[in-house]
Formats: sequence, structure tokens, C-alpha cells
Amino acid sequence: MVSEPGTPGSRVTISDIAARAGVSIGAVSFALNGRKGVSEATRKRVLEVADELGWAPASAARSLAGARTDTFGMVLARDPQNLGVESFYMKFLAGLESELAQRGFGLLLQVVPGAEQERATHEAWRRGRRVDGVILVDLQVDDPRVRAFQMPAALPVVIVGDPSLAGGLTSVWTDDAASMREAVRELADRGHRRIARVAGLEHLAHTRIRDDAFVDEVSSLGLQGVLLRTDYTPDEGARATRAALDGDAPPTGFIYDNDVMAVAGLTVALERDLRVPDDLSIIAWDDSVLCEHTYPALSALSHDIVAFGAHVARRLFDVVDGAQPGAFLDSTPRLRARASIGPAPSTR
Amino acid sequence: MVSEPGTPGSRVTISDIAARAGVSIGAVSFALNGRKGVSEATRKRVLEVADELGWAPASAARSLAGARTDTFGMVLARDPQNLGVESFYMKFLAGLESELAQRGFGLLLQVVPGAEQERATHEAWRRGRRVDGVILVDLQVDDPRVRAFQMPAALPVVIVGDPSLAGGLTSVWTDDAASMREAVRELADRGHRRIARVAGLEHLAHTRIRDDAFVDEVSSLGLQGVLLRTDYTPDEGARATRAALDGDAPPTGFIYDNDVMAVAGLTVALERDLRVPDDLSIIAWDDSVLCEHTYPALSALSHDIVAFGAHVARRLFDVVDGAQPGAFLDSTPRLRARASIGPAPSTR
DNA sequence: CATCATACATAAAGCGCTTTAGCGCTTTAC
DNA sequence: GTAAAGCGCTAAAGCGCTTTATGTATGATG
Repeated sequence: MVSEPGTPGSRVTISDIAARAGVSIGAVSFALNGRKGVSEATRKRVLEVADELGWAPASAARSLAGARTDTFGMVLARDPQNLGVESFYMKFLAGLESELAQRGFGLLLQVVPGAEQERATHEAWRRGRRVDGVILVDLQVDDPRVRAFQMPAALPVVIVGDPSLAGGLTSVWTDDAASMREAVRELADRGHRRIARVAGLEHLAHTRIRDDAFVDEVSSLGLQGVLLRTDYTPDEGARATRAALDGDAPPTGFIYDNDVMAVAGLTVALERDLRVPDDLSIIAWDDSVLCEHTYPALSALSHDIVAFGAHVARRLFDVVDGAQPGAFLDSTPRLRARASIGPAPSTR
Repeated sequence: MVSEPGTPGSRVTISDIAARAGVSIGAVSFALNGRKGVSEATRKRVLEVADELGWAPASAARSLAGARTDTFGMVLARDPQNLGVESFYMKFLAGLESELAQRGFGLLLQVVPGAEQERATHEAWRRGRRVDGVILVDLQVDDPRVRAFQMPAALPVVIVGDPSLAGGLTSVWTDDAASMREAVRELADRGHRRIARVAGLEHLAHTRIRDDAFVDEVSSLGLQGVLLRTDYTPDEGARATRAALDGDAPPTGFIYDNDVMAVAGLTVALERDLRVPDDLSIIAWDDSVLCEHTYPALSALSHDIVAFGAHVARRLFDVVDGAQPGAFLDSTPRLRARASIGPAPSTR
């Protein structure tokens, strides 16, 4: 592309290209979209002229005429104040974008306070043909949004979450249950008999899945498990940690549902002069640079979230292109053992 | 809004509304857009019918017809892998969105690898009338993007950065120099004589501004200052910290350009059995929940970034509405003193 | 009573593109 | 040999909306 900033005022349209290339606008459209109906010579000529004139498609006109909008949409129903806490979304976004950018797609992002506004946004996008497809995150148990996307005229969608809850729509998921079992086993192998899970928001589907896997694995190994509920904030993580430590027979191993809560938990331990990992072992979900740089470094269930986002984007392109729905397993978060885990205190 | 999911297939347009309300589509358009030319009775009727039919505007048609797109755009020229590291962008986005959502605007986000792709994206948006305005972040010294937005046919823009670099365009900024001075003075007041600044990317404008303020304040107080360059990653933060501590007469006070580097610095101190704040005082830029939950808690230059984002969005609305350009000062990041700062070791 | 605003409404043009129907021609199939 | 199919292209309709020019009443004005 030539980089002249374009003549101010005068917008260049395909009519201009048509005139200059001596063909009809229809031919220009065919040439520009790589469709058959024009000779290679003409196509080349049109492309040259378009380049020369510095043409860029008017996406509005394009989508009005029934074509794609070259845009995917994602809405986040979260409190804006807490959005920055977890690095997950930013990484996920970055991953999505890396794939979208390659095809010249943009991402329309909307942060709304609640579920109802999310639904309304999806409806407006669908009716207004604003996006070509949407990404559904924060899947809930029995999520009403899933039903909306099963309707005949619904937008193409990829659901980020367990296939069992995706109602036959295309989903991309991670095997959180397997990861949870790995974490529990790791602690058990090191002699821990009492393990706490500091869990995230209850209504989120993956929380339930992790809960179940935790309870199941703990009981099948004959361990004692404690389940604590939080909202993902470090405050809550600290609170839950204190509550668990205040009980009699406190846990010696903690598994946190995100990295910031694990950091908060670590701080609680330090406050109480508990040594990590000598007195307490800690595992975080969601590895991040943060985990590598605490002291001691936090063990974490590590997952390439940027790649995850990219994967989701590719699947959405497939759906838009008419691919059959399917459930696609992304890589399983694996335990990255660092200094924060060690043998249980009693066994030392 | 009535929440029927809309009859599948048949899209509701203003013609449908016109037919049902017994008026022309022109009248419907006027009524829907709150413009004069229709009686109150007609307007009410049209609005009712629109509601009843579950109409949503086709944004493509709207913007094709020369009106707004109800969308702002922002492009981030960053390595996707590093985007998740800092919580700044996510908070900033959340702030933007909180304001946009109120007016039914969306945010078109694009993450690109470099400056050239950013420029190309802006050009495509301008030519294709894809957005009503753009937000320019990560302002650089002598930024070529600024010039592009000074052109006659340029898109409305708000520049996030120092007015001295905004070339007369509307800017929203924070007085980083004042914040830096406050941090340096705080350490000086506590008796620190050797202070290190662990700075971010050199080409970013605010890095320079902080650099200058640091150097200036340090020298005017007769202190010894060390300036270390990083790329904002905790790895680099740790490296810089080690380098500074390895010198003879190592600094006793550190000011980091973001929170994750400060955490990394804290870890380096712990590794070396340096006590914080007894041996070393630490201040982070960009307060976050993280800072409150390290041990000891990190002092930080605290700034409400969500509010900052919202402020920027409001200014962009003003620009789009034809407001005169101006430089708008957001609140100044203030030092929030926590456990990580104390008297210099020599003075104890 | 003719005149002129004023308020309300309509018809129609047009935004920039995609896409269908068809044109005159050449090639292939049977 | 003829029918069918393909080629490269054009003309024109239409996507859903905004907006201008143009009526047509109504009431106020002189």
C-alpha cells in the first residue's frame, strides 16, 4: 500500500477506481474481492489503481450490502473496577487480536455492568448486523445466553467453556478438572493431608467444574479438603486464607483460583510467620509473570492464555465460514512447580 | 425495551415502523433521532411502535448515510505477550467503556505489532469511516502519529499524554513530574541519599518526563540518583535492581515505573536477605491490588486509572461534538505510603 | 381576504458497496 | 451439428438509513 495520506475531503470509492481502470464498478468489486468474473489482467489493473488511489473499503457500505462487517464482538459483564485485577482478559484479548489482525478483523468490545445489558448488547449487534460473530466468556451454569445463540437467526458464536454447557454450539475449553486433579495429587504426593481450595465466583461454570474435581480427587485420595468461596479479589483471597488457617487442624496446602489471590495468601502466611513452603504450600491457578517474581516463587497451573485466545478466534472464523459445531480442547493447564510447594510440615 | 428475541429471519427496519405507525420513513427517522419536524404525538407513537417491533438501528446503514458510527477506536501497538503484564490497559479500557456504554457507543480495539501497522489501521478507519474518533496512547517523543491527526480530514482524536507533545490537539494528561518529585522528596525526607529510578521504555514520552523530573529533583536536593532502563517486564526490573545493588554505594531507595517491576525488586531484596523497609525502601508507580498484598505492602504512586479512562472518553465525546482543543489535567498520582518505605539504614 | 410564516409530513436522492440477471461471445459435450 | 456451458464483463437493483427539497395544512398578519 502506498502511504500517501489521501487527498483531504475527497473520499475514494470503487466508482473512482472503475472510472480510472475503465471498467464497471461491479468488475471492480469482483476484482477486489478475489472472486471470479474478471480476467487476471483486469484484476491486476484494478488492484493497481486501487492502490494508487489509496482506496480503503467503506465497511459500512460493505455490511449494508449484505456482506461481512469484518468485526467480531465480545462483551464483558464485569465490574470495571475489578477488570484490571486479573491478567487473564488482557492476555486473552491480545491472543484474539493476534489472529484477527491477520485477517484485517477488528474486535468490538463492550464492558457492561450485568447479564441483562450483555443480552441487550448481543441483540442490538444481531439486529444491527454490527458484528460477524461473537465470543462468549464467563460461562455460567445453565447459562441463558447459550439458549439465545441457539435460535435460528442467532449470530455465529464460540463459547469459551465446557462443552457440556455449550448446548451443542462450538466451544473451546480447557480440561480444568484434570489440572485440578494434578494439583491435588502433587500436594498429596508431598505428604499433605489437609488441602484448601480458595475458589472463585460460584456461578461461573468452571468454578463448579474445579470444585467437583477438587472434592472428588481429595476424597478418592482419602484427604481432607476445605472449599472456600471468594470473588477473585486479593482481599477475599486473604480473608479466606485467614479463615482456613484459623480453624483447628488448618490446611497445609492451598490451591487458589487465580494468581492475585495466591499472592495475597502468601502475604497472609508471611504476616503470621508461617514459612512457605516449610509450613505451607501454595499453588496458583493462572500462571503469570507475577508468580515467578514473588518470594518464594509461586507454583502455578500454567496455561498459555494468549494462545488460547488465538485458538478461540480461529474457531470463530471457522464457524462463520460454516464449519460444523464442535468442542475443541485447548491445552491443559499444567502444574509448574516452583519454590512455593514442599513436603508437608508433619512429614519433615 | 421489550425483550422478545425478534422474529427469526425478518429484520425490523424503519419501513416496518413507518408502515405500522402510518407515517413516512422520514418521519420515523426524525422521531427516532429526536429531531424537530414531527409532532410530539407522532414521535410518541413512532417510539412505541419501534419498541413494540423490537427495532434496533442498523449501524451500517446509519453510518453509510453519513451519520456517526457510534464507535470509537483504539489501537495498541504492543507485543501481545506482554500486554497482560500491566494492569494499566485493562483498567483504562474499563474506564473508557464505562463512559461509552452510557451513550451506546462501542470500542473498536486493535492490537498490532508495530507503529506502521497502527498508522495503517488509523488510515483504514478514516477512509472507511469506521469510527467516530480515536484514542491515542503510548505517546512518544516527537510522535509521527500526532502529525497525522493534524491533517485537515483527520479523525477526531484525544491524545493521552503530555500537552507539550500533543501538537495543539486535545490531550488528557497526568502531572507525572509532580508525582515523581513527591516520591523523591518522600525518600529524601526519610534520609535516603542514594535513590534509584527503574524506568520503563525510553521512547515513551512519559518516561522522559519522569526521567527529567527525577534527575532534576535528585540534583536539587543534593542527592545521588541512578537511572536504570527496562522494558517494564519483571525480569528486567529484577535485573536492574541487581545491577544497582551490585554497585558500590548501592541505592537505599528504589522508585519503579510500574507495579510488577516493584514486586520483582522486592523479591530480589528478599533473595539477598535485605529487609524491606529496614535496608531498602521501595516505591511503585501504578498502584494496584497487587501492591496492597505483597509483604511488606508496597508504597505506590496511586492513580485512579478507571476514572482516567472515563475522563478521556468524555473528552473525546466533546471533540466529536466540536469542542475546541484543549489540554486537560487528570488527577495527579499521589504517593500512598505503605510498609515498603522507611528511614534510610544509615540514619537509624 | 390575500399573504406569509410556521409546523408537520412526505417523497426521493443518495451514501458505497455486493450481487443478480443478462449480454455477446467462445468453448466443450454429445 | 446443435445444445449447453463458460467467460469476462455491464447494468441495475437494493441494503437501511439520513437528509434535502417540496408539499399541505393551519394560524397569524396586515
